[in-house]
Amino acid sequence: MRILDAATSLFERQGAHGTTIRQIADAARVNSQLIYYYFGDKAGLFRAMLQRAAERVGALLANMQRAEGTPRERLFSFVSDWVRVTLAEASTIRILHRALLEGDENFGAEVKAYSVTHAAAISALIEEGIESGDFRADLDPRRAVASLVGMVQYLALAEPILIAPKSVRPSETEEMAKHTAELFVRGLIAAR
Amino acid sequence: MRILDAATSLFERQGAHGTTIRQIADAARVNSQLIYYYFGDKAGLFRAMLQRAAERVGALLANMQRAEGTPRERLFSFVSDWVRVTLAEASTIRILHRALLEGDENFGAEVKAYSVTHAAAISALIEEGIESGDFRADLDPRRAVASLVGMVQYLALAEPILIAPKSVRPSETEEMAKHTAELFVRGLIAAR
DNA sequence: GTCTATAATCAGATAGAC
DNA sequence: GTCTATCTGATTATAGAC
Repeated sequence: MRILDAATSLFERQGAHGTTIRQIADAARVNSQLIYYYFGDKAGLFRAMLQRAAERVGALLANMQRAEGTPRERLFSFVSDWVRVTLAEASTIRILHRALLEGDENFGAEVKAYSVTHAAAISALIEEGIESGDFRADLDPRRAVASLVGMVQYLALAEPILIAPKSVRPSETEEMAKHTAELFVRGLIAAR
Repeated sequence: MRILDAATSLFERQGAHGTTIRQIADAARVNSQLIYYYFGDKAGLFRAMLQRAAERVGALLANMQRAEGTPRERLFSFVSDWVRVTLAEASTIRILHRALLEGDENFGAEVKAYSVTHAAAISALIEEGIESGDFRADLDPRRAVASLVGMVQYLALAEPILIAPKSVRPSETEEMAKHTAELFVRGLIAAR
């Protein structure tokens, strides 16, 4: 829908407080009253916009295929898939971070719950690797997860900061996925 | 100054658009007109507030002592120091990220320039390690820097999201510094 | 330097015609 | 469903007394 697209684009750049109903209406080339007709009020519009964003990323993450093999192989595959999804949906991920930052009360809880589940899955995979002897015994899985989340998520956040958006070519995505997975997994494995 | 402290605290939670002059005046327990007297207008206030924040972090980063030893040892020391600074000034760092996100035009350029210099220093250290044979020859230093920046910076951003602020005890800081440095350096070193 | 108005603007939201 | 007109409240900012 044009209204949600316009709201998304403006919210990404300006946040909810910085974006007016009229800006959105102009960008979507509709009358501003149509927004009230569909969404009730400004909060309702952003709720719908964020829900769409969360579903989009949630679906992609849920569809990441569970690989076979050793914990090390599965982790490598998991991380590189995650980087691919993150770069492909960088804009959407920025929006979700922004929403968390702006402290959208009840919405935040939903995304946080999702993040915790996701983090727990990675943590379990790491613990498995520690028990199998693949990974270092001195690792704290929780800390390792925190590092990984940062490494991956910051790619989306940094895109307009450190990296020029244009510079993310398809081949770059693939190389970044491989690089990140390699770096992280090597950081975990037990010294031979 | 009380006004800048209040502005900082409110900006961190609500952003510039979400924070009113009166909220700041009330929090600082001064008359709202005093803010115009000192800073001219709202933009001037936030400019002064951000400048103070940038100087604070900039000074801490500039004072990080340059260690001696192999690239590997220096990098370890550099990363663990950086994590310490980041966790100690997490709140200030969040503010700078928030300012970049909100797109404060000329301010953004300043912080970006600083980040680029910082990134170049790390990149040079990694290149040195590659040449000396300490680090993997297949590494792209630019990508490695991106991963490191994410791993470190996200600690500050995630504090209110993934990690409960209270949970960052002093000993945690030290362990997180060691963990991050260890993880990153191990990810870089050449297989034996 | 600090206060009390108050002007000027802007944004969210509603009413009601078509 | 879509438009114009308008209300209401909040917010930035100024004027001017003390």
